Amino acid sequence: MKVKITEVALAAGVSSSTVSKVLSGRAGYAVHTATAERVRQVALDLGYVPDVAARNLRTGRTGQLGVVLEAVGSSEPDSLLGGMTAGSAVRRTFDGAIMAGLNDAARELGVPALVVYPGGGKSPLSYLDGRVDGLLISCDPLRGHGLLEALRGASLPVVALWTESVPSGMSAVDVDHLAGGALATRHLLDLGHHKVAFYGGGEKSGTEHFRRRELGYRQAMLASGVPVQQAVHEGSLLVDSVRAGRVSAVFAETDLAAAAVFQALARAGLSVPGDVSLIGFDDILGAEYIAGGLTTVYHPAAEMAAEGVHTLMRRLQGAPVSRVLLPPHLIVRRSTQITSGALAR
Amino acid sequence: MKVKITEVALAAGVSSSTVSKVLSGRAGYAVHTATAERVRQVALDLGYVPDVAARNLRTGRTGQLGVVLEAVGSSEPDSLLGGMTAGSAVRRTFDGAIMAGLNDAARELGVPALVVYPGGGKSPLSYLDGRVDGLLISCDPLRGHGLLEALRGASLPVVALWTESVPSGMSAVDVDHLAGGALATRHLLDLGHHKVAFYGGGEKSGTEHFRRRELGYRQAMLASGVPVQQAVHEGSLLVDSVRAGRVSAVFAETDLAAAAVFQALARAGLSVPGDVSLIGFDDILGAEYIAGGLTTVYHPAAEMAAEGVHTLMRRLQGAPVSRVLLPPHLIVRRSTQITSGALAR
DNA sequence: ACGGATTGAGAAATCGATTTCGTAACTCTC
DNA sequence: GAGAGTTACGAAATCGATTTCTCAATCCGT
Repeated sequence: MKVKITEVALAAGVSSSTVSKVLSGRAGYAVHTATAERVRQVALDLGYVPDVAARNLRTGRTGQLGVVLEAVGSSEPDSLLGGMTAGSAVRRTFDGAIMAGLNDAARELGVPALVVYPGGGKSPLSYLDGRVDGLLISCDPLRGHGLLEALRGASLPVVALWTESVPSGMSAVDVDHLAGGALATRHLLDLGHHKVAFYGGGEKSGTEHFRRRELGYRQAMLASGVPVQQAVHEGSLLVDSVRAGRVSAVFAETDLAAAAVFQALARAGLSVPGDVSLIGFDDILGAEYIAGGLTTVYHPAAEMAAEGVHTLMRRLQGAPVSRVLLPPHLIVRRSTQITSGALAR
Repeated sequence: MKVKITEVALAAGVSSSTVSKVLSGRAGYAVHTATAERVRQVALDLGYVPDVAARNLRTGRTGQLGVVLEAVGSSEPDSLLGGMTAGSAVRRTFDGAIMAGLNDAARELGVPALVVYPGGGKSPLSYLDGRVDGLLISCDPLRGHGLLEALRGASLPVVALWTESVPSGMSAVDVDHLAGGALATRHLLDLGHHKVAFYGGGEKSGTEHFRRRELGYRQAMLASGVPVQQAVHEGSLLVDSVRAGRVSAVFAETDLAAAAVFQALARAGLSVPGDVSLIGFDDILGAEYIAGGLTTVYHPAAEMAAEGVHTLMRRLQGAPVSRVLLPPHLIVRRSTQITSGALAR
């Protein structure tokens, strides 16, 4: 049934060493071109596929990647409609993207991925140890930091997603939230808005990501010489500001926050984008239905996962530890428009 | 760094064969109790963990499961709000559950899972071949049948989810949609409803599952001696029937279908459950927000995945091919109530 | 107490590829 | 054309556990 290397060798009239040298494709071996060609042909004819286990044993490499995924489709029942706790709803959306990006990249490279969720007593490492060449961690920066710490001493190359600041020795891939924040803000400024507010920074906003989004807002405002406003996280306050003419555009921390803003505005009889331009962040599933089509910053989660795989593969081939920030981009829908002041001008 | 079996043997004053015999735990070897105890202790002290690759090579078993997942978080953008094409929105919800159930079971058993999405030119088998002991397939019965066919000749044990009718030689795990349909219908009958309609069976409903749900409805109706009604798939028709007093309760094929029914009824000024009792199927995320709290049949997707893993493991230990149907159960919320006729009685 | 059965444990073969090392044969160079 | 340097290839060691085979020691019934 299964063809082994010795059978190929026999059929090609060479030794198994030679077959291995030819098929491994590694440079540095001296093999006659004609011989190599013959071996390749015979291997093809016989349908030879190297035995994974034997190769693993000898080389110490498995050709498999480990993926630790946190907070995916867990049993927490908070829905998109009800309790809009940003975290899990957004992440639930993203986790599908993560899996998709991961898989595309892995398939393209021909590297199967062992996917594991953390939890339970034992470390994910104990399941994965010896079975994978490297680890990709996708977990919430808030909750998952313990996991990263636990992996600090790992002898395996590790790439962490969703975070810019990882323990030393690990690579990291994240979306450039700072650039995204600036992007969103500049979009509003470019539309002629000078009175741009940042909505977010609530009590729970301990997240690195959101803080960097806000920082991007500040930097963009400063760069344009426009006065930075204090962040708001209260619908009524925002409504007051709009009514008082202090705010004509809002950059909301997340699309869900934008949905909340829209609700507050709508209840107060204010229209988007007529009275206020509104931009979000993430481009979650359903964003086109928020505020009649929410302009937002696309969060490249799938691309992040794919980049994570590539970073890990590069690392396995000897590249040094690295940090990658992926650029988000603008998705313009109907919740932002040129300021009426600019039109009048 | 890594301890090998020979070092354990040396430390325990026995040969590596003995260590292997003790640690493998397999019966049939004659080892003195005292010796065994000593070996175990030494192995523990030294932190010995058998090398996976070496074991694989010798035994031909990998201790890994392959999982083929279809249609998870793909790039199709249809949302819960907009185009309510039952299939993907529901499945997207379920895929999280599948992954969760899968992982829980796999971790519990200590068997890592290689997760692969189909697609791309090559068969999933080519990535998984030689890397896994068995295959779990979770794919849409509509689209995925080609996949199952392709796996027909596989030398690996295969377990298919989401389907009752698989190619011979494969095990299958599915939810008992027939029982679920009967359960939903009986719930309505028990509440005193005699005029129960089935909503569904639209043009696209070529799905085995939905047909079995309807069959469950018919059987339950017949068993109660109540006249079976023609399935409706048109909101206006249903509204007419309700107004004409021909329908007092509706069993909708899916929760999303129930949402559509609710909308149609609401537009027509009919209330749920005041005028009509409504029950769905699936208990999708957000079901508690449909129709003010949708009574529905819980679809045990996570349990199905877990059962799939167990079935596969049993198969690997020599159990024969099997078919398992998981019982769904009722989740009573506020969209069904005792019929007003019964109250008057 | 003797031959046959049973128990306990080690020596060695085995899984199938990779890689080192050795050695012909061949190519240059002066 | 002799010595140095390459090139091409095979023999054999190796990775680390499992499993078979072998052998000695012990047990048992008569």
